[in-house]
Amino acid sequence: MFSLSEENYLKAIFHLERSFPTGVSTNALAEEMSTKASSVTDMIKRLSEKKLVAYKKYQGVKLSKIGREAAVDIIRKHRLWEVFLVDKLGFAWDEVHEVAEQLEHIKSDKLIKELDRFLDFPKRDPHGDPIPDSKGNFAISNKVLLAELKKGESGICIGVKDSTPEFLQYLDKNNIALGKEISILEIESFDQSMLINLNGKELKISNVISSNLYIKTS
Amino acid sequence: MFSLSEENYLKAIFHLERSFPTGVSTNALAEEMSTKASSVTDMIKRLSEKKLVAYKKYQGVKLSKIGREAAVDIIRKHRLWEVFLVDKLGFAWDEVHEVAEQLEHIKSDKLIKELDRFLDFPKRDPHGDPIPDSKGNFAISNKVLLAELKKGESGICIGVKDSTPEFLQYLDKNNIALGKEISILEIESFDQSMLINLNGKELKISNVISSNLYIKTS
DNA sequence: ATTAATTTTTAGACTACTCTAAAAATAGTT
DNA sequence: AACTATTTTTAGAGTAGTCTAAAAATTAAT
Ligand SMILES: [Mn+2]
Ligand SMILES: [Mn+2]
Ligand SMILES: [Mn+2]
Ligand SMILES: [Mn+2]
Repeated sequence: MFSLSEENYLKAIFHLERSFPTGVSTNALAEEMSTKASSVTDMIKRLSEKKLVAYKKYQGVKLSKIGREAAVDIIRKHRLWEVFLVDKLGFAWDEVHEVAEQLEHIKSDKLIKELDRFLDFPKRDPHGDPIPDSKGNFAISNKVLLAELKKGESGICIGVKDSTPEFLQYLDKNNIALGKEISILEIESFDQSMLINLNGKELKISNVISSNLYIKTS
Repeated sequence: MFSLSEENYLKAIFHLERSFPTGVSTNALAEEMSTKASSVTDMIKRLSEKKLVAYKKYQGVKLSKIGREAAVDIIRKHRLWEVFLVDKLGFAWDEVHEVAEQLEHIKSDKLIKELDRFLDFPKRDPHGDPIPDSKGNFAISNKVLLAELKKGESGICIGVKDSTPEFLQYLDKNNIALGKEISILEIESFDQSMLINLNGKELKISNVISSNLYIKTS
């Protein structure tokens, strides 16, 4: 089907399209892929040849229909494997990304179908991100960054924006986990740091933290 | 560590060393890898540079200590994944090879350690082949081909020599499975075909079959 | 509207892996 | 021993993917 490198590019473009809906720039993609702009131009041309992206010189790229389908399929596999690693093999949520990054490229329809069933058709990965179904449909979630809430409001922690090990370990250390309720007691206007209630205890968190935690209000 | 291609070569050399203990020839390796002799020579040089094989022109290759360790590690991963596919995901034993061929290249010590534990430290894969432990030690088994037994002898079916889907499906069709007892009722001297007792029923099998079934006598 | 800074693309080169065709070495045969 | 057949290696080339350095296009600033 697609090469490992092509798949990683498709996934990167998909993720960047949220921030750059008008087209993903060569530099943004180079940054995301930890490579050089010239390499990106090269790969974009190949993806364009294969009709996986729409590309006009100097205008950035957008995924085509089949490009997006391929990207979503890889994301589905990535997230299912993450669930497997955490739920079945006892990995911590900050340890799964690197391995899932490899496992997502395994090619076998039956494998992913049976894995999905084995995991009991999970809807979200360990970081709260939605797992698209086999047709590529995402569960939509009305999530909001904790930083966007006001004093007195509360909600349930359902995801992280930053999922680097460092941030995830910070959350672990402070007993902030998905599913827990957080209510805002105070917001310091100077630096937007918050005093929150978590597990009945008060906790002070900086704006860097609240800007990377997704909350479900409803 | 090693590239996907290097790992496949190491594994192929390991397997061929059983048949060619004095050195694996370029052609034998080309055949096994479904590639051309010139490509093999090329790769052998690279492996030799990296001290993974001992190579003298026109003399064939042998694995070095580290080469053998690498090969065994890949075989360990291959067989553990096969167990996972059959025991956990419900694959049939003739469906696992292709996928395990990909999964064996995933790089993560923790992954394979936890997978081993999750599978409850299996000693054999779905085809009866021994799974080396984390130090590379194989369980030795005093197995013998069914074709080597004489009339009146019996034993337990513990492995297959040929593990192509075709052969495995033949076995399934005739209810020959690992763990079952087989006793030899008659051997036709002309073509070495056998009349065997399996599950209390009589079954006629050709020499092609008996030459690919491993039996534990003891 | 020029000029300057930034972004993007091209040109050329490199590695890993593969192939075909030809040369060299080895093994087999008279 | 000389010839033949087979095996193995070399030579040269191609693809995928990457890089650096330089050119071209776009964007921002005077
Ligand atoms: Mn990846
Ligand atoms: Mn995730
Ligand atoms: Mn493989
Ligand atoms: Mn096997």
